[in-house]
Amino acid sequence: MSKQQLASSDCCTPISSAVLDVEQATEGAAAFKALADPVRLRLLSIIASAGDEVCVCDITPQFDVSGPTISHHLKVLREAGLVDCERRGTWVYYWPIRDRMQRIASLLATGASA
Amino acid sequence: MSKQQLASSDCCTPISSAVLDVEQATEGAAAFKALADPVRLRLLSIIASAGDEVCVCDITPQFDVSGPTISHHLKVLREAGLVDCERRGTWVYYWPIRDRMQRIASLLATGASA
DNA sequence: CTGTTGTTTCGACATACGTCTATCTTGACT
DNA sequence: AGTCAAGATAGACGTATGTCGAAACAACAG
Repeated sequence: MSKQQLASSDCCTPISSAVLDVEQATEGAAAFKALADPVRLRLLSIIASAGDEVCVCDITPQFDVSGPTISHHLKVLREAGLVDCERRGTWVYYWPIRDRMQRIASLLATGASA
Repeated sequence: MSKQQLASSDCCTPISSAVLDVEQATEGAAAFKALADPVRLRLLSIIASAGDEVCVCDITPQFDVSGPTISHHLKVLREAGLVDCERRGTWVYYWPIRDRMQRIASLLATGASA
């Protein structure tokens, strides 16, 4: 836990200013894939809207899906480098990695006015 | 053709400043899903990097997948409101809808510094 | 040390998705 | 009309993904 997997090295080249090569596209698509589910998007929204961090025990009741399903989606967000977590006693707390969020957004944004 | 499907009405509320409700999350996830494929991301990159518009005949040779597959992915991008197209004679030309791109990006971006 | 609660992992299942080939549509040019 | 080329559509196939219940794991209480 508390380990980021994806490099996100060149995730900041906006797709409107230069054509992505296959590797960049694969990496970027993986990032967007993590966001491409309603449950995960709400999860990230809840975590990112919190001032600091959120306990899983406060998250799960807000959804209609089972605990294991929430856990699975949190893992996807973690592996995408969008959130990180830490266990403290019985509970596990999640917080957003805003730099990563910003970087993914800029993939789409920067060149959008060109 | 030349028809946009998705409303993208409230796609501008950044997920970091307010918790998305189920409907907003569903709509946002659908948008990200359109970007969650390497071929589509490269397609959008090619179309958005062009000054004006791009002919499909210039796009297809840049990929290793079949013509119908390219056509399918372009349709997904179209239905997501990210590109639009027009037939002129034998050829079909695509251009990006930058406003839509920007709006989706801002879902992720705005609150990312909070 | 045993029981309880919170969270993750495992295995299974149904559905969604990306890809292909074959076929259809549209327009241009004889 | 007849033919040809560019794209789109239809249907089929394999794989990936979201979901669940059951079980494992972690931390604490008695």
